[in-house]
Amino acid sequence: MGQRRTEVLQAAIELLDEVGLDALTMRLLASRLGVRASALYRHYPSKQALLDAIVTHLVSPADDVVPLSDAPWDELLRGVASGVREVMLAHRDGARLISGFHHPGDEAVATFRRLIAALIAAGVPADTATIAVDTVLAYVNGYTIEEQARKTGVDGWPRERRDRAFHDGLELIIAGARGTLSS
Amino acid sequence: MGQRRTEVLQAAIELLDEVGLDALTMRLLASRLGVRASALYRHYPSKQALLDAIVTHLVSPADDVVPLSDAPWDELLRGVASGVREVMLAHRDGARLISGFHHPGDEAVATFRRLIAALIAAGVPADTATIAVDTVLAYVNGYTIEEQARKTGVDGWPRERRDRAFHDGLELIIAGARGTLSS
DNA sequence: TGTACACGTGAACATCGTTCACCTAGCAAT
DNA sequence: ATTGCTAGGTGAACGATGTTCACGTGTACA
Repeated sequence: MGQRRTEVLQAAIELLDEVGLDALTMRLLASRLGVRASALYRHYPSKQALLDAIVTHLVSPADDVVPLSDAPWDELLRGVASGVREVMLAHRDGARLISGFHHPGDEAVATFRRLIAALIAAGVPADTATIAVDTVLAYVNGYTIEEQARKTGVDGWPRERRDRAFHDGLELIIAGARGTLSS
Repeated sequence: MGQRRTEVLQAAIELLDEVGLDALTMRLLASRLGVRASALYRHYPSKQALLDAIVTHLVSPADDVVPLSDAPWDELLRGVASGVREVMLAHRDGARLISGFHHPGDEAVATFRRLIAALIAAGVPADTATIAVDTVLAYVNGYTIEEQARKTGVDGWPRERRDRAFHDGLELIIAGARGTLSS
């Protein structure tokens, strides 16, 4: 059972990349599958459920981002921050989709708790580790949402410069965390 | 002329606080004014134009947030960050509304350029000032969006703790900027 | 052979933003 | 006083959206 469910999900993700989140309509997705809109409700009880499934699928590779637990703490933070941004940028409107429809009750919270634990194991005080992780995540969300919200026109701001700006801000936060380490 | 326009805007903001952004519909707003939905289009050419007007109105007090140009640079950053967050939290769904429908082409950019200039005047190197401002703004956006996105249930996280967490992250970034100052 | 079940159809419903032709009521000027 | 302009409002409709529901199919398994 539910084999068609996977095809619906894949078609939805493809369509998302082509037309964007706002134009991703149930009827359009159905026509892409050679089917009427009502048929989709055999596989997902609502459009929101479909979007949740997309988010879960897009976010799943981010679970493998932490396991470098023997790296120094700043390298850990860098890796997770870049990984989260990469996941968001991997698909059109990914930042809006993930950050907007995210019930942080599932594995995401567990992943971040694992990250905090890894930082503590790397020698960072508990309170500093918590603050640093929360701050970095808020920064990544805010930066990436605005980055992806800008129209994909030719108005400059190429990928290289975006990476550079993201990296600079991230290093600023890490430097702040390093500072509170020796005080 | 356009006196009714202001009443429409005020009613829209009141209704926004009562029912939230998703339930803010043209027909509901019209009935609040004792009028049919089509009448609203005499004052605003589209719903998007109305939302833009709301954003502009909500954001306008934020222009007075910078003029403490003779304060030390860290106090400047603190003030702007808290001010932006305060503006977003002042109305229901304010963060989503402001951060989502904002074309940063108008006064907002000018305000932030003024802030960067103030930081430079306070002794911060130009590149560090730019990075610090961008990072703080990304952090404020990311933090406040997530803060306001959580259901306003009684699931803990009172205002005092939210302020505390926001302040801690902000201080971390400021500490990072201070660090790059003496290198 | 028959009977579940997975899958799909087609028509409808409520709601949304938006448009259009038409109707006031007040105020200024001829 | 009649004319005409204008700001403001009406009511019906259009197209699109998410969603529901009664009803059809085919295929696989008992």
